Amino acid sequence: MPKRRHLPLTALRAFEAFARHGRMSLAADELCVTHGAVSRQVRGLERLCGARLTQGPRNNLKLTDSGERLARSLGATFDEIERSFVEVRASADRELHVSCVGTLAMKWLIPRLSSFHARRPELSVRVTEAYSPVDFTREPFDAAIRLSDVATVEGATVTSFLDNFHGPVLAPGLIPAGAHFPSLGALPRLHTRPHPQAWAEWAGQAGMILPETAEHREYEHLFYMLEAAAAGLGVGLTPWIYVAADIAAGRLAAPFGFVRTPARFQLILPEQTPKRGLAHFRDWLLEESATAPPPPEMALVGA
Amino acid sequence: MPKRRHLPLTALRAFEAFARHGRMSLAADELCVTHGAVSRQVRGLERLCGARLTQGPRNNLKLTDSGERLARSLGATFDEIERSFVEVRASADRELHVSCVGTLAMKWLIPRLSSFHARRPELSVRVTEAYSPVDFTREPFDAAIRLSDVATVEGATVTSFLDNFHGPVLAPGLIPAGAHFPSLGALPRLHTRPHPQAWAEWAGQAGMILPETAEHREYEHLFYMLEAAAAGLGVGLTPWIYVAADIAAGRLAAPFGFVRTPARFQLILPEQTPKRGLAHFRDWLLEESATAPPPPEMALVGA
DNA sequence: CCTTGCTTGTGAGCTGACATCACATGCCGA
DNA sequence: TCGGCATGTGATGTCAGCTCACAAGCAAGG
Repeated sequence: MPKRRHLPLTALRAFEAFARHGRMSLAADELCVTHGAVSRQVRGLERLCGARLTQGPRNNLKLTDSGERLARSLGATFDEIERSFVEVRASADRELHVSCVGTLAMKWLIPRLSSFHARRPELSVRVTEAYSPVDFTREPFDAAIRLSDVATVEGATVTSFLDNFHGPVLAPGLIPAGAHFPSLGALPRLHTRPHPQAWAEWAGQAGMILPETAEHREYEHLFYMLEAAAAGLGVGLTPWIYVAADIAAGRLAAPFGFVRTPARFQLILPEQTPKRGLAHFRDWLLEESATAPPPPEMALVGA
Repeated sequence: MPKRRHLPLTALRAFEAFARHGRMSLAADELCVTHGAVSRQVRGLERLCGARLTQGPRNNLKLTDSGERLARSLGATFDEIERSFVEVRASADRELHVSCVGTLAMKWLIPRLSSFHARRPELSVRVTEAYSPVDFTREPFDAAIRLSDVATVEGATVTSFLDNFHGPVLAPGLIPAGAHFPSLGALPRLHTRPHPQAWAEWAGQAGMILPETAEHREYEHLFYMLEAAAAGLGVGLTPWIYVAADIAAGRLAAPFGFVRTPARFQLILPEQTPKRGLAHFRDWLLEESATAPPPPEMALVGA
């Protein structure tokens, strides 16, 4: 099993540093090793080459002709490697890859991104839909947005940027003419598979006892459920921010108002090697969320 | 203590191989590691870059745009490194660095080298004078020539190319007119510091009892001693090959002839990574030594 | 549909390349 | 002659990077 490409890269780098500085101890400083390490590397390289690369007395080493030629070539080459490496890293710095719970991305984040691009044209944002807890050591995300009431994440800093309110929504046409409220017992109740206990939580927070209902329907995603609600298939329970626009446009009605939940929308940033530009993204996120309209308050429901 | 030049060379090489082959398993074969090693290196590089370099399903990985750009640059660059490395090694292959006992170099080897250069113009020979036992793992020699009766050297192959004969020599003018032999007791006996027991060995091999002598002189090197002998300062003991030319030219006389010693001139070659061209050097050495004239035989000395 | 075979991803654990430390060695200038 | 400064090196430590073995994703053929 022959090593076809068995270049002694470590030794070549050590030699190149030595050639540039003229002294092993300086090269050692640059590479953050001891002079002995550089000495061994250079010696090993000479053995591999079968030629002397250095000459002269110990305290005033010079390069041989071969060494000079090798060093000249290596210098340019390592520069080139470094250049393309940092270039890739820099271009990566210009792109923020954000993992975001899908509904917020679709209903709130993506529609507003153009304002971020306008402010920071040098940065571009890529949004990927995700729901599971984020692990920056395993996934290539630069930031994550989640709806959670956990205030800390191991190895990450958490910034809450938006309070959460939730409440029932339905198609305006389902509210009986002349009434302010529909009867929650008379309509199908819509659920989502990821969060089946949502209605029970809302009832607890709203101080309501949910009446029995004729029908339950379950949807894979919250935004499917919202489409169903808008189409008049029943009453859905949703965070306010997802439907603020639909309510303003009259596609959905929220006759019971919204109630605050313990969970909040959080920006989660890795503590290890956070990308430049994330601070701008966080600032923008905080400003943008501050302009969000407050939700209609919880209405007192007639029993 | 910042690592100014902390390029992940191993990871970059692994990535470059992967990019060239398009599959990690092939890159792994080239680098003589397992596919897992390449996978980890590429993944680590992506983390360092902060950008994805690969995309697509596991069984059909492709490069991202960033990866493509990086790979293009790295490919050329590693080629360049390899090129200059093998170039240095090749140029080193053309030069044979021979460690040789000084007197043989001066009196025999160097005067004949032109015939080697004429036969092998692509090879050049550099001769360095040395006497101590050679250790190829510590000294940058490609070959060594020694006078020794030890037939094997650890980690090296030994080729004897010239028998050794030694005998007394002196300035012709010191031989009394009309006599064939000078009186060994009447002349200063010349010694060398590295080999002070030479006279005693010779006496044993020649079956002679050395008479007391008026004076002993010691020289640092054999060739200083030979100069002293030629200048008429006494009788020196020397290997035949060193003085063959001086005897032919009449500068020295060897009235007692020469006697064979157990030691022979040996070419010692390293077993590890012997340099191309050494076989030619050995062949030439054997041919050249075969043409050496035989020494005058040991003369029977009148008591 | 399931199976088979290709690929890459990864947890656990080992190992040797490469580092350090401390001392030796060699050259220089005061 | 001696102290200062640079590199060379034997002994020893340690972690980057490897292997192993298994998991998992995808494709194609039965």
